[in-house]
Amino acid sequence: MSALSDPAEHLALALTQGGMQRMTARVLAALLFTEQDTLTAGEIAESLTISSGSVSTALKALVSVGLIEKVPAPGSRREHFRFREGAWATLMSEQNQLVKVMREAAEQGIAVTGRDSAAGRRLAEMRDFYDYLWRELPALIDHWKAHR
Amino acid sequence: MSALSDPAEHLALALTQGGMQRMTARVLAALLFTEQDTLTAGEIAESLTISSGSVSTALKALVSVGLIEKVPAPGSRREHFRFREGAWATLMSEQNQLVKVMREAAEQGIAVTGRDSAAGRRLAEMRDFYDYLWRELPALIDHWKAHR
DNA sequence: TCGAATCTTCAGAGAACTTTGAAGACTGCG
DNA sequence: CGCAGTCTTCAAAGTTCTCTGAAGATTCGA
Repeated sequence: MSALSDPAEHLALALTQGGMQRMTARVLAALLFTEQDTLTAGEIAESLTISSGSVSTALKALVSVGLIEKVPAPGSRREHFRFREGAWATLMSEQNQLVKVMREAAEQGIAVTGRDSAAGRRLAEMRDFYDYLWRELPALIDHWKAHR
Repeated sequence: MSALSDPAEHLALALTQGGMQRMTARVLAALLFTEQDTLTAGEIAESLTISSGSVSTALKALVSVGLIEKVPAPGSRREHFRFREGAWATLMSEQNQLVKVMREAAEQGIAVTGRDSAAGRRLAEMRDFYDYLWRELPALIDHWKAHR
């Protein structure tokens, strides 16, 4: 591994802690740290020394959540991939889905326990908190996009 | 499993998706959904049908991140635990640490690639985004606390 | 339409993580 | 001071998840 790879692996580790799968995180880091504008699946597999199968799976996942994009490469048999503009804001929005799930879990709980029980009161606080985040986080991200 | 347990398990699942370990999430959900004010380790083990060892580990983790608290119970041999006021804001703050790690990973990358390379420019955008979150998220949480 | 290069899928091997259960430590009561 | 009840720790078993590699599908050029 070159000196360049070390911080890339460090980043991949951070992404993993945030819930991303290991190989997916490494592929994303490779696309972030390369000096080229785009990379092919083959190039990524070679530079990370992983199977083409793993690369394929990772690329598929990254494209589906909007963190990278497939770049049309006329006259080439290979698919080219590129780290996407504003990908970080996209990633944040993804995580925001979890906020929604938490709010819904609280709501569901209240429906069963009732509003006036001890559990109901705890759940109401939870629901209010995640409701607040669900309303405020998108604005925060939008503000970033505008500010940039 | 009673009807009450179902939404509790659903919540536990959501917490797991957010990175919490399974048993830890289930224990937290048990403390959230109970009608009692506090629960003992034994009560939790029995209601979830898991080993006392798992409960012990989970409780230790939850106390250490400030989501629950040990309640002094005079005249009782058992330890009592309670879901903590404002726990959700605490949980959010925990996750905020990840933002810090991401920012630092970007910084580290820039230090190696230089500011004027293609990778350096991508990393700078990343660093700026997480820097922004790192500054704004605490304010968002404080605002919630005040508003409550 | 055929062939070569590249990508995708998937079953199985292996690694990593969870959970348990038993042994030991601690606490407070008698 | 000893005992009963409760909690904690840790090695081992079980389970889950990840990664690979080979076979199949797809795409482009001739």
